[in-house]
Amino acid sequence: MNTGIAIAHAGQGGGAPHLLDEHLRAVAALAASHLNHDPLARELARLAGLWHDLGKYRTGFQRYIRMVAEAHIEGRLPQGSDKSHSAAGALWAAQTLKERLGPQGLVLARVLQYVIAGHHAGLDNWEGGLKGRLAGFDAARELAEARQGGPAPELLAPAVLNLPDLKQLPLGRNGIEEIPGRFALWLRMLFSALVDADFLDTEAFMSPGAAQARQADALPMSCLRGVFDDYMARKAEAVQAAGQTDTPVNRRRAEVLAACRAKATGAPGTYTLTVPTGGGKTLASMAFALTHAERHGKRRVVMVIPYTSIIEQTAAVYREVFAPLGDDVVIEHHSNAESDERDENARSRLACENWDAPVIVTTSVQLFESLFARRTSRCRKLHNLANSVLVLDEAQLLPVEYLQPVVDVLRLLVRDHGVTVVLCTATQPTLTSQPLFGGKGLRGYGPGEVTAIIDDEAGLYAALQRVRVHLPADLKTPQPWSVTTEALMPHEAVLAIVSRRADARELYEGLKRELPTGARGLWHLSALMCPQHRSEVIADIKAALVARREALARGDEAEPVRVVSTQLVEAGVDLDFPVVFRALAGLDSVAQAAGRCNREGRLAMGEVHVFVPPKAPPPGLMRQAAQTCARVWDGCGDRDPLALERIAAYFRHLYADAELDRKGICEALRLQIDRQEQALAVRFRDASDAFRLIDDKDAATVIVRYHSARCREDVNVLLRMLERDGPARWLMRKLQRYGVTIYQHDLKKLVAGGDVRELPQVPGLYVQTESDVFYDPVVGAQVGGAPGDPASYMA
DNA sequence: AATAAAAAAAAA
Repeated sequence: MNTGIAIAHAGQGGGAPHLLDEHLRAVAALAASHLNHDPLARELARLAGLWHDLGKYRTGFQRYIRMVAEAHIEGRLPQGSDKSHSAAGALWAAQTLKERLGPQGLVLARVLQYVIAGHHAGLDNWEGGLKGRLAGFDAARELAEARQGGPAPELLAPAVLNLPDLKQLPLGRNGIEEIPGRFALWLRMLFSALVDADFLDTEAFMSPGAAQARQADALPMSCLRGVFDDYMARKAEAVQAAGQTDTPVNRRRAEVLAACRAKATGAPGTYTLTVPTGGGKTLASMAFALTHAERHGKRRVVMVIPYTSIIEQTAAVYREVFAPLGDDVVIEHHSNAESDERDENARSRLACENWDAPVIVTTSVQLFESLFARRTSRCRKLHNLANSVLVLDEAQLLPVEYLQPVVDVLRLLVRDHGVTVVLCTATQPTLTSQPLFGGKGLRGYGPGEVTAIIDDEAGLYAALQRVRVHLPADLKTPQPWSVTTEALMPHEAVLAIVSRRADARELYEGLKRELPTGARGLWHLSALMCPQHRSEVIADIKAALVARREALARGDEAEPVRVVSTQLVEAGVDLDFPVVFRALAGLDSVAQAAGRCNREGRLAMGEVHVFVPPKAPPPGLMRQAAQTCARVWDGCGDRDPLALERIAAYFRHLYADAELDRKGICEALRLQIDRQEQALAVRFRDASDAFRLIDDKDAATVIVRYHSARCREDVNVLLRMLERDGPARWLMRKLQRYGVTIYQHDLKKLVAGGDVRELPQVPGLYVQTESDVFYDPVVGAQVGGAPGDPASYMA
């Protein structure tokens, strides 16, 4: 029995409490408004909002919430309090809808049950999860208690049950080819609408400052497009003033831009933008997105980019473009984003929570892990994806082992949620349906489902061709390092990219031996060097390339620039060498490597040499990619190994051979209709747990003691702060600059050898001990045998 | 018996 009116949240500092009736009404209205484009989902969201916190009317919960408010006085949480409150609403939904709509009502209630029961703990499996949990409650008692708490009658029984026909429920085929995760995505959107509304209404009560900061005048897309066009016009004028309009590259860039604007008026759907490196993709894709959004009433543009290093460059470009409209137009959402540490209510920080901004720039990990997530915090942004333009940059990096669920979800966003998808890359993956015997192969895009933005891709590639690729006569027989070293030596400006960190080390040492003692102009790059170290070396290399070019232009003697690297330079690092060597790898990797060659088009043709290193790439996808590439090149003769049709063939073969849903995500998300229980069974928890784009179960991070004149901060000082004050977020982010990822088996040896120890303050995080043998100032962390140890050269 | 690089990390 309650004394007084039920509350949703206690008042702050003696202020008035948040009334539960009001919270439910507000969440219902807000959740419904999030799904205006989907009438059935909108009305279910309204009901979910009204009922999600019914359990809070129970006496036990009201006692709990009031005692928590006083807990800081008592210094402990009260005994016998009951804070679980998400079941009552789910039980109420089933009872009420069944009473009012019959069996159809129960089916609709099943949808609400996932959403309401999960609004705190996250979406769960039906079998072995939600089903059992709901059955474990005494429904009659639970609901009686909630009614006693005095909810306003219209909350329990809304006068208008404006529910469209059950046929609207996306259960199965519904006239289009079946995609198993269709219902799951639709339901997740509903979940997103509810939890975001719940978060927002609670925030409005708890921290009005934050709610205030969220309010921003919605900028119409026409306004963004206008500012963008002005920027592009100024840029074109500058090119003209410099008298460079008629260079082949600038002419082609202008054509790409024009094609993007022209095709943007086409119907919403899936588009590909296939443009070689240097074709002006970053701005052209934005031109497409804005023009399309304005034309078709899309609400926002979401740019998805695989690596944070590329994001920072891209976001900086967009920031400059939209600067006349203020700082809040472009929101960068990723782990490295510089959010203002002091301002809890910074709009940029708040917008990251639910992607409520006109232009979002984010990582593919953020996007895809959110699309398969079960947690409230991760899902709340999803409803804001509906009716947006989603641009996926570097589309060739879509994760092969999750390709099937990823392609499914992209197609569903387009079909059911008003999204237009643009796949951008220089090496377009073949995502059309390739069903093979035995059910293998990709269930992908059908004929006519995808529109190419560039009409004459082959012509564009021919016009922008800047390299000649040389294949070895024999792609099957590995060559010893001495052969590669010998081929590299005559080149004074050369980049060699290998597939293994140990290879980078070995080739570097080999070149060093060939060169005179103390010779300058040789660098090593791999992820065994910490990010700070890598940044400094890359900066040095860029400076050396500039110095060399200037010296040659003057006719002076120039320092050589030789770099041995792993594939870390292939994405987002804009080095430019006249000659590039690449160890046999996936065709897309080789194409990326070729993108580092004659990048600025200073030479008539750059030279790219593919070689077969002594050791095959590690087993798994990398090896499969290299083998597939060799197969596609077999009999290639003197035709271009990177021609468009070869890229298409490569992806066709790769996807035909690879496991495209290694974790069984599609099956977990497939709707199983249990007619007896009238249940809609989906395994949300399993899918979410299995969807991990970055697998780090065998990896550990070691903070190394890297020092240089250019380090802004001293690792030792940071580590002392960590040991004294524990892992603050800002501190961990700074330390990330000095982290190296190594494998567990190496870690064990290093710990045993006393080179590395675990930090008691952060279990699972390791630091280099004061001994400095572990980290070499040139090649970084020493793992897998000492340098020059003959054992590391053996099979 | 070996393994590139990549990202993220708090809820109402």
